[in-house]
Amino acid sequence: MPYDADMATRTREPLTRDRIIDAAVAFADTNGVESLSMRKLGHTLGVEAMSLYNHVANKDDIYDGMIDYVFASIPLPDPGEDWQEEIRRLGMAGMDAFTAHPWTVSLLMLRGSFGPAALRFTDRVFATLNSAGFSDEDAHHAWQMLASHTMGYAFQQASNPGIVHHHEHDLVDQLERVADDYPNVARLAPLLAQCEYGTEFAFGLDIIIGGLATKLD
Amino acid sequence: MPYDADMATRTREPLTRDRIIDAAVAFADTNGVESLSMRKLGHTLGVEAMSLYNHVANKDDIYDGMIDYVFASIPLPDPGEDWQEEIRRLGMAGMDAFTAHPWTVSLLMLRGSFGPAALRFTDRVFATLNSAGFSDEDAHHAWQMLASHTMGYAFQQASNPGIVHHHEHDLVDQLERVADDYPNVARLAPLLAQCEYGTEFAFGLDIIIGGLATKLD
DNA sequence: ACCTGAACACCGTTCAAGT
DNA sequence: ACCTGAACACCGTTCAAGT
Repeated sequence: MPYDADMATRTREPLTRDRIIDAAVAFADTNGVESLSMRKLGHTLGVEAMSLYNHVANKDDIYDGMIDYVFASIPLPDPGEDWQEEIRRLGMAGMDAFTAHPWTVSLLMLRGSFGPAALRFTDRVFATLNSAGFSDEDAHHAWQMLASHTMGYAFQQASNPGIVHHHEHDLVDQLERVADDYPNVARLAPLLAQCEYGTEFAFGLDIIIGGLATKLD
Repeated sequence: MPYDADMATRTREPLTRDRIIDAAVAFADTNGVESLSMRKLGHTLGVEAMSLYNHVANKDDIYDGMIDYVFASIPLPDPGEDWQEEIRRLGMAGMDAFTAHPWTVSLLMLRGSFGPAALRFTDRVFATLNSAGFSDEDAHHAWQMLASHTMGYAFQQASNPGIVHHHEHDLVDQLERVADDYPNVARLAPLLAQCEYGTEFAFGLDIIIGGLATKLD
């Protein structure tokens, strides 16, 4: 009988900030962040929307928790090991996390917040770069570049682009017009459409690590 | 008398898709995209919100127009000239456009749309890379990497990050805690805070162009 | 043809009231 | 201490009505 299941979810464990954020992550993973609302989130927890405010400051607080949830899921680098290997593994792990939770990049844009997990993460990356011999300035350069590369690919992957003309024709007309006016786009569009972001990302990551290594010499 | 000015803006030029998008760009530049609403946008044009729907499909259509507005403002590369110089100039121009309109990255994430200006832009970049000797596959790699680098830096610049602990202490306690638990972050935070994204971006851009050049050999 | 007011279905958030 | 219903000030969008 459905009443029992309902009561079970309602009385099982008490509401908690962590439970709310876990539910928000799960909701965003399956439905997208843009459709996450306090009311719907409350519903998945068997609770009214206003109850959430007893454990969470507001919606932005939930966003901050979701961002930190993702950072907490990335395995940290080990400052003792070979830095090129550690940084490469870290980049790939970060990309994996952004692939698993594609909404992370937009949330980071919405709120440039740093929770405990993000701070621990950043601290370990700096430690790894420092112990590899990078000065503070160069470590900062390297971090900025690695972060941009990772965010950039995650960004492009998340915004699965479609070619849209703003004039309203049917699809065939559109493609013909595009092929006439923009021959290079028409020829390379298939490559863009079926892009393997993981391998593309690794390709660029190696170039960057190589560039940083020569800077270190 | 204010009525005259009011009537002037109301009767001067008729409403147009372009006028609406120009107003939306101006509004987002000064107030931020997140606070752009149909009602407020109508108000700046001296018109009710519902009138906009006579010239624009919906709010997403306005977003698409804003994205294309930014792409139209970027000077195109010249396929005949030296590709390294052209690509470098293009990257800097793109970064300038994203700096002038910081909301572009979030809109691109929201809607991966390609209007006419974006298509023309992309086509010229591919033409430049092809005439430099890159194969279609390598041109695609290069484009992906350059776009990621540019978006990544624009992204980081737009999400001016602040260090926020989710526990609620006063600022001094926060900084002390951070200095204890995350010494590397505490030491490098000033560098992150006063980061010159333009020069950082150029630094990484040269590394990438260098890497692409050796790939071309 | 273009603009409008009222209405609909949603938001985040507050607050007094319930247990 | 935690949850709730009603309310407030906003959204995007539709539609019948005005000119």
